[in-house]
Amino acid sequence: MARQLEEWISSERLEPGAQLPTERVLCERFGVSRAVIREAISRLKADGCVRTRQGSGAYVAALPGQGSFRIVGGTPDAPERLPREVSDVFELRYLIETGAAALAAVRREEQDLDRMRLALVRMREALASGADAVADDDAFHVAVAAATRNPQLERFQLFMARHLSESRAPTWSPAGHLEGWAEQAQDEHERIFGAIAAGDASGAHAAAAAHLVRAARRLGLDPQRWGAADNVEIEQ
Amino acid sequence: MARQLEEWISSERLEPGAQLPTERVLCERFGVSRAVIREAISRLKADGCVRTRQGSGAYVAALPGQGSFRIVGGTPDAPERLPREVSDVFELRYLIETGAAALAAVRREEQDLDRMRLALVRMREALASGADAVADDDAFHVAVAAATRNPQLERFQLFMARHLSESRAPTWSPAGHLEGWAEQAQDEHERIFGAIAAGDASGAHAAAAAHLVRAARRLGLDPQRWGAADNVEIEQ
DNA sequence: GATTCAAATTTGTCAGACAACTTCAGATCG
DNA sequence: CGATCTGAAGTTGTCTGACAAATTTGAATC
Repeated sequence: MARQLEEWISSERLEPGAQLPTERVLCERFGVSRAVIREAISRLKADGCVRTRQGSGAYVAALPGQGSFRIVGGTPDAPERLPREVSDVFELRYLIETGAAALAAVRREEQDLDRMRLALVRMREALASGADAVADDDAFHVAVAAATRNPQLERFQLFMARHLSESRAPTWSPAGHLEGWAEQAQDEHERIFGAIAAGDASGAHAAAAAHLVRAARRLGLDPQRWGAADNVEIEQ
Repeated sequence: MARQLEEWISSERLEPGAQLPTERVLCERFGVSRAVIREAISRLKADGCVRTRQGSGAYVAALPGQGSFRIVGGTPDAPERLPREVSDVFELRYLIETGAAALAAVRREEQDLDRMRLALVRMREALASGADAVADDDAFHVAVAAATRNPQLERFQLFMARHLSESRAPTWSPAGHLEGWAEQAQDEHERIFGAIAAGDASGAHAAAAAHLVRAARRLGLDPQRWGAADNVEIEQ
């Protein structure tokens, strides 16, 4: 099994920079062919903890598990998350997105505003027709992150969006439309956009905070103490 | 190139559950052997966005980038980062850590304070002996994140520590000791701890912000506009 | 129509070979 | 003696062909 080899390499406690045994040696040690060894090393390379140089060898680049960040929770078989876990992810999102909105207000360029406008228009249409606009909701928040002109922030938001799609679904569901959730979310989005377009950093921060707090409430979460970070007023 | 294939598969916008072309087909399409195709697929499997079933085929399990987040920068061949990229990462860190410090001030328990004290004591010893304390520096920041009682935040900080170790190295280098950087960093850490221990959320936020701004300056970065997120006063 | 079974298909693994590149010891030259 | 060049050995990257294991498919059968 390739899995076995990966675990062995991970457990070998090789320090970054250390050279792995040659493929030939690993073949003998595990009694498998070079193809299996190479595929296992491919996975380690994808994880970022091994780098290879042709003619030289394979070297440890980072400790396993530290090359990437994953949102954990549930299991591969039962991926549903506990409310507590959703709340924790939302809190992480709160820290990033409120700050990102403020930065976006300072740095946004015209093309960023265009992206936001496009997403807003589409959500408005979905609002009128009762359709699903989760993808556009994602796109709006990614556009805000992109407006910070910080690629790392945009990538992080893109990453988070996948995990948040499921949490956005209720808002845009038929029930969400009837409950007025979609309309409420749209109003919050408009406020965020307005502040960013106006270059109002603290306003954008507050608008993003309000949006996240209300979005959490729509999911039945209790975001009472998130505001500790910046004493945001949470009007009921 | 295997890289090319991965990008093609990623760009093909296959929906989760969709079946990939067979290995044989991909071989013809890219003019490479099965070994190359299989290694590329191995990496996609490691990324979690492809799953294979023997005798059946390969299927898209998730969208690329969904499974994990990693800090990008440089190239696999030249992993050194540009100042701009380091600055971007610092900005992301700024958003997370200042908020985390504030939350930690509200939620910290005695055991969290103990972890921070331990790291502080070790850094104090390193300060006296002129030794390296990058690991303890990491440990302190992870302890702060742990004090938020939010596992996702702690995991994120643990993940970031890997990328930040290199940026902390100058502070604890012999030159850093001579320049007074280590002493300065230690003072900043003490302030953060003091605010968290006192349960002062806004004070912890400000102390963390000041630490990050100064740390960035020690690296020769320009953190002038980070404070847009919360109007932090940056005294020169 | 439902079941059974065998053939075709596909992934997983093995073996050997060669190309591209790196490394290093030894030869060569100043 | 020291620096430089050379070539052989070692290592990863890729190719080819083959077989095993699992799944899928379709025809034959009941």
